[in-house]
Amino acid sequence: MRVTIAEVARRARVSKTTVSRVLNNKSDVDAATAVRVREVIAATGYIPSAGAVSLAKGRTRLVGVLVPALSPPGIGEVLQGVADVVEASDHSLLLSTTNRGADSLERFTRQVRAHAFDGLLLLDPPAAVTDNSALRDSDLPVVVIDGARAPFPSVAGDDAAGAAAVARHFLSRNRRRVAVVTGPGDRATARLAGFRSVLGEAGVPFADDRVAEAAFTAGSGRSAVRRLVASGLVFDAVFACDDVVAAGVLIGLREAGRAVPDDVAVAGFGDLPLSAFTQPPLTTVRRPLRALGEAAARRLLGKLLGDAGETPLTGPTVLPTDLVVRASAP
Amino acid sequence: MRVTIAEVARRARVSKTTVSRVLNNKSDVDAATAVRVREVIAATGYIPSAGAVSLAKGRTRLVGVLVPALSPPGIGEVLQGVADVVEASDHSLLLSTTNRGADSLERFTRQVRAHAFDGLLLLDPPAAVTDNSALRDSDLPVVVIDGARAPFPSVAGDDAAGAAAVARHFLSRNRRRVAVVTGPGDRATARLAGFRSVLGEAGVPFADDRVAEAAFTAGSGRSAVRRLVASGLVFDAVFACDDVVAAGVLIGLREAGRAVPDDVAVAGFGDLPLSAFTQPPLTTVRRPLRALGEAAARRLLGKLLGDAGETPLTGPTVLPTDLVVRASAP
DNA sequence: CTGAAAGCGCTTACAG
DNA sequence: CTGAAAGCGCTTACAG
Repeated sequence: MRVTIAEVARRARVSKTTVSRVLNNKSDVDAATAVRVREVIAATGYIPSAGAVSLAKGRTRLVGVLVPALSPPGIGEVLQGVADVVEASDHSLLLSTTNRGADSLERFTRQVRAHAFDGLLLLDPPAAVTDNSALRDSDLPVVVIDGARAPFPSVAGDDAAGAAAVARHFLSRNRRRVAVVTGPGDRATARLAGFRSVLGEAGVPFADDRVAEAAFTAGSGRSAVRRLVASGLVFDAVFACDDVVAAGVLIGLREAGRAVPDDVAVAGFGDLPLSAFTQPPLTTVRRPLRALGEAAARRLLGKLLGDAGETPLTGPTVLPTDLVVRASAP
Repeated sequence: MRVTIAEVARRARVSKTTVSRVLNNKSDVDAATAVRVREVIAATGYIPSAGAVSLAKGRTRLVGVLVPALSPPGIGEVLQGVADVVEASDHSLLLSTTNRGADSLERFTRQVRAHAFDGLLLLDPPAAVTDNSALRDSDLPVVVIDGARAPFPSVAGDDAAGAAAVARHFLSRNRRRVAVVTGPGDRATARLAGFRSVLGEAGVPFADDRVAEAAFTAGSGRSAVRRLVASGLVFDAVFACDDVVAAGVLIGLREAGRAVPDDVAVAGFGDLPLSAFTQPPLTTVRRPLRALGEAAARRLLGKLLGDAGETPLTGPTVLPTDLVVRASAP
């Protein structure tokens, strides 16, 4: 038999109103009464029904998180940062994916309309999500992680600066004949741009024949670097837009008989768990995944909890990235 | 202005009761009336409030998932399997971690008592969770993933069989002087036992001096194998209880001047993303992570949806593991 | 086939 | 300091 507020009130010989007041720490309750009520609560193990409270208060204490999928590397780190902050603020995480295409979007729209959560975190959202009219029309607080999508505030790592650090690292080691294996999407584009800007400033030649396209897989990185080799291009350093791609580049170079790092230095992006175990281990850019999740959650909760102060919930927040130097590009 | 069932009823000139009947697809509604109601629903974009529905029905359509942490490799895969099934069944995922110790457990207890979800999935739960009295006292349907914890039904991979497959693989390649780097916990124990059983049947000597202890880190695997080398033990194969540990073993052997696989074959466990990129790539045991999540979610939802049939929600379900042969132990 | 009323378990003015 | 009543937005017997 589930114990309700009515039961607690009966046992403590007060009204439900008074029990509610004690529960919510309202000040105007007689001390002795409060003690009595608390005793009953403790004795019965009473906990208010989450559903009833949220219906009455109009707030669910739920934070929605929408992710493209859960299996890609790095997602877990971001989510852990989110979870730590959300849980510490006495909220819970309602996790959804867009892994199932149109059906996922339909579900998402319903959740927004059903007021299933008080605020929403969007991890690397597709345009179909940020353009969603149910979302646009709602006054739901939203923070985008890892991708800027107007008109929503966002939190992202400084990929361009990370890529620029790689370029400076190459130049400082006198690797001036650089090649890039890039990928599809905004992410890779920003990295390529950051990398390129440093070369431009340094007056290092960097034409389009030094760029090969790849998807975000090792096999794709491997064949991209093979194409570079086959093209006759002379290069002593390769920057890959992603560590998995870089791992493929390593394999491709080995197959082509180029020694890393002696003949060619290689750097990746992301600092995945595997990057420390490639042969040689990868020089790469570490993204502040956990901090990204924490910062986004903090901004959202600040809004939900009505912190009118400090960080207004608008505009982008950019978190720094770090160059991690390992043997592939010492 | 949020549109409610009352508003829909008013516009469709029917009672809330009738709207509710249409919403829930009750059969006894006049066809024309139903059409009219549906038109109003479509025109207003009305979606029932999730909170109100769950309070009235006594069901939240939420599935709780408790995980130790989100960053370890493999968790995301399991969660993806869970999410796919849960979302396809028109439920949502309430995700919590025990990452914050006692506070996490306290929160968990509150959620159980507050009826925050209709059913619960426990991923590799600590005893503190499965012994929790709020959980024991509740009649909440529970399924444990990746760890058997009476009295709850469970879904797990057949680790012992996977380890046995490794042992048979070693023996089939005539590697009979085997060593093991094991780890703490039930998981590693089961693997060691499965491995050992095959050796026993084959009459291959395997004393305790062939076992080194490690934690679940590469550094720990590296020093464990160094100890084996330093002990003067002669071995031509190493089975590590985990791929990260095996990656460390690879490093330790290289440092000790032992060639893999020529001098020593190495196998790990888990088939992590990094395992394909070590040098040489790791022979290992693939765990059915996604399928684990799917199977657990299906069992739980079967119970929630009242499928009185097929899979009763009791006892363990065991899913097969696969040997993945790569260059470290061809 | 349809609706008025009670109920789910809380909170919140309002009145005292 | 305290309680009766209304309300949050639905669903569900019950009666017609």
